Amino acid sequence: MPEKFLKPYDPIATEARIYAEWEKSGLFNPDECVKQGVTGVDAPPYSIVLPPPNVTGRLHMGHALMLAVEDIFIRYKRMRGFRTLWLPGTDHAAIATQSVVEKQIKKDEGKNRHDLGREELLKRIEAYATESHDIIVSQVKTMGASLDWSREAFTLDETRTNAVRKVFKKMYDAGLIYRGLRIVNWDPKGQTTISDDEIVYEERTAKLYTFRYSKDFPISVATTRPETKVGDVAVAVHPDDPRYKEFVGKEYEAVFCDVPIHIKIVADKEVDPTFGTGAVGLTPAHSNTDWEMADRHFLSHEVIVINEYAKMTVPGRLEGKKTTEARDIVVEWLKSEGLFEKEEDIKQNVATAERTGGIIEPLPKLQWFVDVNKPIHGREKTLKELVIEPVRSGAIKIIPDYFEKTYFHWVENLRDWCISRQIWYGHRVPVWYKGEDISVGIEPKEDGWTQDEDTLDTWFSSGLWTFSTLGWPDETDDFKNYHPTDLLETGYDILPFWVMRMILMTEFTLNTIPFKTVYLHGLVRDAQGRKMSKSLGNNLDPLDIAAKFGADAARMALVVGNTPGTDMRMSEDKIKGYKHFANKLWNIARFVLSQERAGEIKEELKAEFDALAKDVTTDIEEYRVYMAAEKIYHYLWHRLADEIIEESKGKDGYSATLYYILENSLKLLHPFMPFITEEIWQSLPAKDSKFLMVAKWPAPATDLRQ
RNA sequence: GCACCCUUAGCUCAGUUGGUAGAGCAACUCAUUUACACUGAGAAGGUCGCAGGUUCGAGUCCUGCAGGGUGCACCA
Repeated sequence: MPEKFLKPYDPIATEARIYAEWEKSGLFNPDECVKQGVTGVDAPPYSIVLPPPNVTGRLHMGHALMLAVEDIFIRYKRMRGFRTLWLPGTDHAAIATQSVVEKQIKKDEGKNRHDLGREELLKRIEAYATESHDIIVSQVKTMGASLDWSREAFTLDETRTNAVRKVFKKMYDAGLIYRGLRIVNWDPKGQTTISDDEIVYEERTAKLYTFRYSKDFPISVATTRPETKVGDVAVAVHPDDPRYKEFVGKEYEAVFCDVPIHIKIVADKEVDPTFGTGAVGLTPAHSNTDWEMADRHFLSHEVIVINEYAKMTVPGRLEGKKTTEARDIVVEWLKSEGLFEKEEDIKQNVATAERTGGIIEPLPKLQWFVDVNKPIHGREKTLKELVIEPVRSGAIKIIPDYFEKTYFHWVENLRDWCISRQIWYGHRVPVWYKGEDISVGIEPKEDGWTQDEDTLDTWFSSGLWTFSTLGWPDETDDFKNYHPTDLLETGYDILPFWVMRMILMTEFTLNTIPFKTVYLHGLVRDAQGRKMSKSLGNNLDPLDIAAKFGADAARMALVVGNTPGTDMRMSEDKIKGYKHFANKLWNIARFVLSQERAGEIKEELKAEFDALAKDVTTDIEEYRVYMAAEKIYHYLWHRLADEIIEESKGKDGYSATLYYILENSLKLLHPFMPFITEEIWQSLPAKDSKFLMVAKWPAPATDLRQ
């Protein structure tokens, strides 16, 4: 028995060494596994592409959970003999990364992005991204993730840029990408457009003001934003509202707070006759619903009264004023003119930007969009339909299955996707202009062309992730072998943003699915059930945890009892429990290895263990890793250690059985606790493989699906 | 407003197709140079949110209600 077993298990000394040995062996790379003969030449492929962490800082426990679950499936499949690829990468996370760096520069140097210029800012961001990337990679390795680093990708590197340009062109040529003037969510603080899903609604109390435009105007209107009324072109009422029927179609002139306005009365069934006065002032340029109503009634969109800095652009007393100041001025004016009727408090959801906290100002802007409702030539289906179909047909299975309902609900509400952003970090829109000419996807060789100033929404490139990482658009072996991928494992919170967009992009580009199964994990919360956040200071850093208890313990704590789709609570106590378990296993090994392997294997105990192995295998195959982990844990501690080993003490004839159970338990537990199992494996006197990592799985395949 | 999830032991949660309720932690009693105190043995603790229904049988399926949470939409 090696001397190391005389001391308690030391995960810190062991884990880094073991990971280095694995990396040196090359066995994370499936090609190398084939070369070394541990995987058959014609073995079936199994692939997962790592959801790329943002290069905005460090990993949190949610990432650790993701790594643990994916590594379990990967290690399991590798031991089962699949040609197993787990491909790593990181995400440039455009807005998130730029805003972190911009904030830092503002704080350190008091400069904004325009002071630095595009080139200098990008240099700074890239330096930050590189630093952040290196930290992330070392964290990922600490968790024991058996990723093939030789294939590492970045959403903003050359191969991925080629993929982005190719897909953009394909979509443009198909008429699905268009440039248009639309109301966008403008973030005056971040000075960029943001997408609907980057908005956070905050409930606030606001004042609802009721007034008339002028003394001879026949209808009172109510609004929470009186300052926008200088941009009104119409008043909409419900077609059946008897109070206003006689006015529909009439037009009025007024001078509202120094600004001449022209108002037409229109009837639209969108108007709720019970809210306010039942009459809405329409400001097409500064409200999404007003814009749509204006469309229906052929009204002008062109009256713009607020600019990108949320300041008024009209002449007179409001000129250059912030919207909030302008509001007070308008109310004062209404009162002095005798037009003001009343004000009341109402609850209102204010749209704010997730990243900057700025209040969203809806503005009409020339932006690039992806049309989700236009039938695709040759396929006669819209993108929306393409996104629904594979999930409805079962080609893509979502775990837990009830999230399919959420998915459909979300897709049904899908609107055209605004893909341009007014920031500098990211994929620049691959469109070049020269006078009236435009070149899409390919940069013209001649002089005189200028590229679009905007960059693409970060999800545009991450939507291609399953195939851009495999080398597409080149027809690589990897792409042929590993796509569609087998599993996508990610948090349920990005099901609509990312998962849906990967399905969209892949269905459109390749006419196939990006993955067969989606496994959604929940949020990792603190012991009180609160979200982990910097401001609360309740973050658990996976690196600290690994240093204190070992990555194996952290992985078990994250996996056991954690059903997919459900949030979990995590505490140091829980992780400590699995550190104890690691030590228990260590001592089991010490006990078994201290005796000579001799005699026969007891059939009854072997049968019992084999039944467990089969059970655990079925649980993994059916994505119940939370149960598989608990079953092995329970067997090893409370059956093997507490009963079988106790029973064997002072008796002969158990050692062969104990060796059998130990050897195969290490295999069963390896995907969950890779380090300690590998470390003990290295000390076994006889073994069927140098590395446990590529040893043969101890139970037959029980793939019950289909 | 629409949708989804949750409600099981003091706490955190399991419970795969319906077959007399489980784990971890905490608390309680006992053991103590043991492979392991990062330990072991034992006992205690639940009318499975409420009310109906289907069934020979319901924590599990159906309906309604209540409480908690989440997502989406609207919000003039």
